[in-house]
Parts: sequence; C-alpha cells; structure tokens
Amino acid sequence: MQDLKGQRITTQRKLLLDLLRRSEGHLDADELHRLAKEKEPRISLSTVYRSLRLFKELGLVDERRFADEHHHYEAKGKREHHHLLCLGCGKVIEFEHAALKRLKEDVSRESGFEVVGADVRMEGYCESCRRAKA
Amino acid sequence: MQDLKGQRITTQRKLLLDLLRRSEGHLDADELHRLAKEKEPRISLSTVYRSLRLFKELGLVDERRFADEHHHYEAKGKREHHHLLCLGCGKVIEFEHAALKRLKEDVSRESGFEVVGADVRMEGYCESCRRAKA
DNA sequence: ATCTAGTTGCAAATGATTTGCATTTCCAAT
DNA sequence: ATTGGAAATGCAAATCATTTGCAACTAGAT
Repeated sequence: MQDLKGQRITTQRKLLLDLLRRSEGHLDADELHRLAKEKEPRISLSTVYRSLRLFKELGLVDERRFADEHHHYEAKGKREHHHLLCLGCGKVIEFEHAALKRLKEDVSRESGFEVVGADVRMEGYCESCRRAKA
Repeated sequence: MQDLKGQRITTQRKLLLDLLRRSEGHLDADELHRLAKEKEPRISLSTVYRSLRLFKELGLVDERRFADEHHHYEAKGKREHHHLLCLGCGKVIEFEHAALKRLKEDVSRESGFEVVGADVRMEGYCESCRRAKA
C-alpha cells in the first residue's frame, strides 16, 4: 500500500484500491460502494468518491466516461489499451493496437502538439449482437 | 430547415441549429443559450436542452464530453476529425488523420467487432503552452 | 380561420458528485 | 505504549448539469 505516497493508509482506502485492482471491469462509484460495503458496511459513498478522486490524482486509476451519466474507474497497470463500446448490449471490450504508437508520433510531429496520452474508442456491434441482428 | 424531418420548425429550433452551424467551436448548452438569448430573449434553457437532444437524435449534431462536467455540441457535416485536448489551457483542437480509416478496418477484422464509429482524443500540450513551459 | 397535438417557459425534480461539520482515526513525536 | 493534532470519515445538506410536469402558446393540417 505504499502507493498512497504521503497519504494516510486507512482501512477504507486499502479496501477500495484493492477492489479496484481485483476487479476485471470498469467499476463506477456505486458498484464500488456496493462491493466495499460487503467488507465494511459503514463505508460511505462520499468516502468512495473522495478516495477515487485521490487515486486519480495519484495516478493510480483512470477515470472514464463511456455510455454517459457517470464515471467508471479502472486501476492502472495494465498495458495501454483502448475500448470498443457495443451499441447493442452496452458491453465494453478492451483492445490493443500497435499502430497507435505511431499515430501519436505522427500527430506530435505534424501538429506541433506534444501528445502525452491517447484515448481511442470505437462504437459498433460485438459478435453476439451482430449475430442477433442477422 | 428541412433537416428537421417531420418535426415542427419553430423559431427556437431554427435559431439554435443555425447558431450551432455558424459556430466554429464546440458549444455547450449554456453558451448556446447565451447566444440564443441575443436574438430570442425569452428562450429558455430547457428548450436549448430539448432541442439539443432532438438534434442529436436526428443525427444533426454530435455530443461530446471533453474536460468534463458538461456536454459540448458540434454540428455535423465537417469531415471526420478527432480532438487534441490541451492540458495547459484547455483548448480543443481538431485534427484529421488518414491512418484512422485503416485502424478501424484492422480492428473490425481482428476483433470480430463491427466498428461503426471512432472517437480519438489525445491529451498533451499545444504549441503556446509548450513554449510557456520551456 | 380553426383545431389540436407538439412546443415552450417556468419552476420544481432528478441524479451524480461534492461539501460542511462533528466525530473518529492515523501516525509522528513524545 | 501514549498522546495530540491534523487528516479522514460518515452523514446530511448543498451543487450543478440536465430533465420533467404542467399550463399557456403555436405550427401547420383541415
């Protein structure tokens, strides 16, 4: 838990960071709160939000907005990846692609903009929704 | 104004769509409301939101979320483009890149996911912020 | 010109996220 | 180990963008 540089290591923060790291998907604040209450029934939703903000500031999680309405949080550490959003079922699928590195370099060179990060998301239909449509 | 297929053509809708199309940037609901009130002082913010939703459903505008907090709307019709977000000054810059078409095709082929649209955004520092940092 | 369903403006409601404050807890200094 | 105070928590109330209920107002078909 030495990831929380300088910040106090509380039961709540430990639990929340652990849940985020174990979870496969992209949790939102409510889901995380629900999970956390199984271990710490008194944990409050505000603490969840405050901790998420802290983790984000420390660079421990990424905050994303998919379909809308609320944020989703994803613990960092995996390889760089991007997202496919299924318009049929709402599923979020991760993908990697080698060409993106070159794309960033191209953009940096051509635009004079110093690119530090990229987020690519593609919308469409996942295999099962494609089958369902056909 | 025959873009409003089947929908009633009201003074408010005409004005709002017109403002969106004239505007270079990416307006948010408040900015649009402010602009609209110059011509139609009684127009309400709800009407702005309702019209934006309608335009979105009709495919006349794209809704985006940049830095956060609220939506921005952009009239469609320009060529496909993506966005650079400056972390220094918050500016949003548009860019185009030919490689994206191939990237979409690659992803479709490799993942079995049918890609219908892509949104690429890169974060970093624009030229003037880079100079300011140096 | 008339009729009526679609639209509007306003105010109140919503829902995600934030904040004020009293209480509790971490942890550095004793 | 104990302790003092700053930092963190839980709760309830506040925010802020966006949505909605409703009565009054129009577009546009008749």
